[in-house]
Amino acid sequence: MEPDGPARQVPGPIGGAQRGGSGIPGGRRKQRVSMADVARLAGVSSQTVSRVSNGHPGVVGATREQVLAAMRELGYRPNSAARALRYGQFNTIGVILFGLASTGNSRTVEAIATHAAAEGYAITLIPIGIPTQDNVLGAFTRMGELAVDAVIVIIEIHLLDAGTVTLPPGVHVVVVDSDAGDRYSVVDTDQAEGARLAVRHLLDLGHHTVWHVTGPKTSFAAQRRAQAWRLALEEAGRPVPPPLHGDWSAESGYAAGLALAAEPGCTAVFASNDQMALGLLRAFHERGRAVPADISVVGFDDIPDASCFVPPLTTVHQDFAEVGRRCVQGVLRQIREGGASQPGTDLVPTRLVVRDSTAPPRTRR
Amino acid sequence: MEPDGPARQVPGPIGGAQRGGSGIPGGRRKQRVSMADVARLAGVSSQTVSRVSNGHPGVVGATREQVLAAMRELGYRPNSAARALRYGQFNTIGVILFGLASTGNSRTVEAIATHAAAEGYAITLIPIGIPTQDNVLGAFTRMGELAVDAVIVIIEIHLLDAGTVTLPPGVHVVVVDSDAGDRYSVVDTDQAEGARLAVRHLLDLGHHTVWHVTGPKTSFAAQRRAQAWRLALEEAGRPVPPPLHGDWSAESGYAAGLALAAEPGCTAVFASNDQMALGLLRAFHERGRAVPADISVVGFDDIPDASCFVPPLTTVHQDFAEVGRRCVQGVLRQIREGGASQPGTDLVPTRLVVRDSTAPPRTRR
DNA sequence: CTCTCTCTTGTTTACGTGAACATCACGAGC
DNA sequence: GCTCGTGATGTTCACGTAAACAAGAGAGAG
Repeated sequence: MEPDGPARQVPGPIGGAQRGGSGIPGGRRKQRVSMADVARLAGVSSQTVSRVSNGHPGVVGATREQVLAAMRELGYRPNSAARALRYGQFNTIGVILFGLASTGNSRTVEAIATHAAAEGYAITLIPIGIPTQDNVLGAFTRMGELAVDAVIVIIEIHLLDAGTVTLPPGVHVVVVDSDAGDRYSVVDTDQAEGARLAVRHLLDLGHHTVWHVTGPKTSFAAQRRAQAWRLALEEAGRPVPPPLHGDWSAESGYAAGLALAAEPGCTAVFASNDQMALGLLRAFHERGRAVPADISVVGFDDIPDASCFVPPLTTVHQDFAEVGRRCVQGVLRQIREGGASQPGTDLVPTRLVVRDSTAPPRTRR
Repeated sequence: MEPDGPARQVPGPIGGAQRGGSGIPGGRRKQRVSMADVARLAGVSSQTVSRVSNGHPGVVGATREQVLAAMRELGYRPNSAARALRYGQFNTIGVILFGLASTGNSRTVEAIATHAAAEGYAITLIPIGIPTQDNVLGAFTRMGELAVDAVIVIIEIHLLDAGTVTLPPGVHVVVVDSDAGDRYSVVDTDQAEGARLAVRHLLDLGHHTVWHVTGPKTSFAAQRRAQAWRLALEEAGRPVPPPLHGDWSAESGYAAGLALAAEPGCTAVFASNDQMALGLLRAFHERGRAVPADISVVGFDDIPDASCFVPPLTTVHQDFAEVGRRCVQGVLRQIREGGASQPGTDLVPTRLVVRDSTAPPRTRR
């Protein structure tokens, strides 16, 4: 298509020519160098500068060189606001989330940012402090004014299913970790499959039943893992012990572990994430319950540290990178096809990583 | 100043009026609703719409209501590209980073995003896959084209100190975790102080010397922690054991731990982060070296999980939230004062959190 | 030699917004 | 009754870019 060099010319770091600096009395008006400035210096029209800037063909070598030289001298950088205005798009994807504290979120966001960058899109973070209806609603509304072509939502969307919230029209959206697949385009880890794998692994080892430490009630991922845990036990005809409730933190897992250590019949626990599993390990260690000899533990996420827990944790591996990739793919498809969000759920498979925290129950020996 | 209501009117979520959707054959030109459209419907001039949209005073009640109604009906949302073009700024801060994988980065970014949002600024993530000179340089250059008023750099800036790289002029910048304080405005955790606290704590417990597991050689934080470790030992007149090199990962800490477990004289280890400390704990556990009875371990970061390691980890607490806060403060000051980046380093203090992984050496008994 | 075709460059215009200025109506003060 | 001020609203224009169209120059064909 464009045989001559890179498609987009980038002016290198500049030397001087920063417009005097203190010359203008009023302040910082007109600090930026525009195409017109470059054109004037190069002795061409601004349209020619535009063509050079965008690597369009049809600019003869000598002219192009002149323009490039002028760009360098003035330190020209294209104004993306003007570009966005002209083209009607921002090449930016917004990401709405609660926080980056959880491993899953930060890794998903990282994958989103990386893949988006590869496609020429930047990522704008829209954090929501406290996950109240109002705050989420506010973020959605604010988003309408934001310089964003599409949005990826990484929050528990069921906070808004009262029906009061409608996404601004014309904004493409993909939702992560939600059961809103009937209304939005959803990308999600196959939570149910993962939980099932965990439970089946423990049952197959010979455990009579499996206890469960849940994530926070507000989390859909946690809900679904708990649901699948229950279902897997029921399918196998095993009793379903009362679940213990955690909040994703290791501390909450520790608290649950102290309680479970006092349950004599408990030989296997499935924690809804690896942090809580870590808390379990600590509690069992302190209470003298050996893992895996006395109690087996399975986590969820497969955070990098899990292989160095004591003992190394058997856990369900989540492919956050893949989730991020599909999110970007999803919004880009919407942007390019111009269509609205097509409802549907895109499930990313999970797999069980067996390490040293699970073993057959001692009573079986 | 503006006594009547909120300064910026936000149109609520709309009902219908999405411009037919399939009506336009050619595609997506003119999907957006502009001020002119609202003005036409409301029977006023677009300037009046602008005034209402920005909450300016001097629009009489009835007119304002008409305009608001028209906005609602059409689903008007202001075009931020046009706004940015008009005002010459984007209300956006760019964050250049390697990845969100490390706890520190993701928590710092979260704090940045939160504080920026509170000031009305959005965050644009500019991830750099592989930290080569070229990639970093590319990101800086690309940034010039990006819709960003200022930049926070969370990478090892010494990758670029060859002098070949100059930040685009007029872009305000704050650098995290760097020794470029002579050239840039730097915000950083007081790495040296933290490392010193860790070493002194172990020496004060009676250990003869302290071994060290470093972070990657490319990391300035790791370098400074190692340097401070060495200095603290020398100041106390103690021998300086050869440092072991890790890469921040728990696995690398585990490898170092296996080596250290074979060192009979090793009774105290300072790991450059908590993940590697976790690896140490695992290695010592597997080799039958009790922590803290046989060997004391100190980490760095105080990640939330550290309190649930086995045993709970003594570590140096870093205040990532404060780092993020000061970064935002720094760039905002630059933006508002219009000045360039004033060189200087802003140190955030650290503190030692003593838990159960440290104790006097057994030989002292 | 002229006509047309192509290749390069210039001119005009629109994108959506909001500051600056213009206009208009109305009421108070002389 | 006239002027002037005040407050509400309209008009013009510029922000920086790039598409669409226009114009000019040179080359090849008749």
